[in-house]
Amino acid sequence: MLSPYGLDIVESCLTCKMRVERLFCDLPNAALQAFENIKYATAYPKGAVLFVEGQAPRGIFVLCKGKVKLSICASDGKTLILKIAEPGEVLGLSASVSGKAYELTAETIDPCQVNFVKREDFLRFLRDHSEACFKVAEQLSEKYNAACHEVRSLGLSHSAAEKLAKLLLEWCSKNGEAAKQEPRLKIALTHEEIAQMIGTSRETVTRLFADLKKRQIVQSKGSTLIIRNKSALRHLTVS
Amino acid sequence: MLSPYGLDIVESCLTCKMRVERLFCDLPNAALQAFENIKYATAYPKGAVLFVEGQAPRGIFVLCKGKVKLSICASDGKTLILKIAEPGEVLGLSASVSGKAYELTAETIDPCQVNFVKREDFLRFLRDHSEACFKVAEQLSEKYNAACHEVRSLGLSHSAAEKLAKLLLEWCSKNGEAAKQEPRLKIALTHEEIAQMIGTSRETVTRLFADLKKRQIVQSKGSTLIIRNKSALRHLTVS
DNA sequence: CTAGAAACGTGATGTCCGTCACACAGGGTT
DNA sequence: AACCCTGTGTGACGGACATCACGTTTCTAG
Repeated sequence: MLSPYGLDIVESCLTCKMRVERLFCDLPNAALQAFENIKYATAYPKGAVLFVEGQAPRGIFVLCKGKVKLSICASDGKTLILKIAEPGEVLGLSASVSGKAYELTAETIDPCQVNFVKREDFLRFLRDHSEACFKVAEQLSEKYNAACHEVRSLGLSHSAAEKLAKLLLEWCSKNGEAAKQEPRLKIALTHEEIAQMIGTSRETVTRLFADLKKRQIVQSKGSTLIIRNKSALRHLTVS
Repeated sequence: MLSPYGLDIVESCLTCKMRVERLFCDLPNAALQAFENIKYATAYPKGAVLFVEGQAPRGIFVLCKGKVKLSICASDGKTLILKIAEPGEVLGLSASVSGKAYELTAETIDPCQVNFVKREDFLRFLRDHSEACFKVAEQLSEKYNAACHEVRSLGLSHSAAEKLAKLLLEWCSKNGEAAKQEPRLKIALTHEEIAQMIGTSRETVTRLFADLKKRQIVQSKGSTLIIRNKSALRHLTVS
């Protein structure tokens, strides 16, 4: 079997083992078979662009493996990263449903396996399989929820420090590290990218980290960050 | 027929004349009849709170008449208005679908007519009527789109002036005034509320309006605002 | 192993805007 | 009339942060 970009391709959704843990993929057999017939299993290298904001929707991209950066971009080049999509997420969904342009840009940050489905095929699929249609609604709710969180973080924070603290705590809970005394985080992003996630400048992020380290709130070991004082961090998010 | 709060109540969805122009309401007859059986037609005065962020989802609220302010609120009381919902919009939809808490607060700013449907009834309704399920997906896509716009405005703007200009231009296009040479806007919100829409302070909004007037870009006549120099306004949104 | 690039660290400087403070204007109520 | 109460206009001040500039470290590729 081919393995482009060092990926272990899952050939068929019918035999995919991670299916049950994924919001969209856990469909009844009939629907899954129909999906199997209209999907194109594809692979992308790191740095590939799945779609660009403003493009007319070509279809949906079910992310099977790897991570994808979702961002919006201003005319002057300033970029804001909305989220890093994980396997199981369906990308380009809302644009494909509504028919409006993609509202953001999707770019792989790992080698990725993706199931692509053309918009017309997908819409027909939804009409024929109401369970899938409900899954779509669930996915969209999830996305809307995430967007609301982003709005809250951007709009209601008083300082960049607050936003950074929120981001770090969020990362902790995503990795199941939240409960631990001293959570550890693998920082896969550059200061520049973190800045783009919280809507500030790279220099500010650098300075904020320096400050957190000086105050013994965090400590970095190579590319992992150790949260030494969780409550202090949480305190930053409320003030 | 009763007319609480001075409203002209539309008793039944089956005979509602505005149905066709509304994204969610334009359903096949069977679905509409089923919806009719589970909905509660209700009316609210101005200032009523339909639901509060953080509450467990009780159900959905189909807005038939009036306007509803959708906002999120920080622990310190700072508020951000996400949008003003218009008739035809379904409120509390994503929370009811996903089962997570309402992500924002909905408060009427006019006397409103609302069709309420309990969550369990609504979910059963969606299972039985796949057309409705697709409408829900469309509504959610719409909401997601709006949220992305909000994120863009909050996260990628360089100044409060830019955000205000964007807001004014958006209002123009909503009222079909965008094409006119000198669009007119009925300003129904206070400076305070406008500030909450663009995430700034009331004083800043006052100063920005004063500046726009001094520069002859806008002009106010009572509660209507006349855009005298649309291109200058548009210029503020790009710089 | 070395060159070049990419990422990070840090100072100096300016500015936008939040905050406080108070004055004023209009609309309702008693 | 006198009174509130809400909304608006405006000055003074300071802090957070963007920007520019440049040095240093780490990574990557030839």
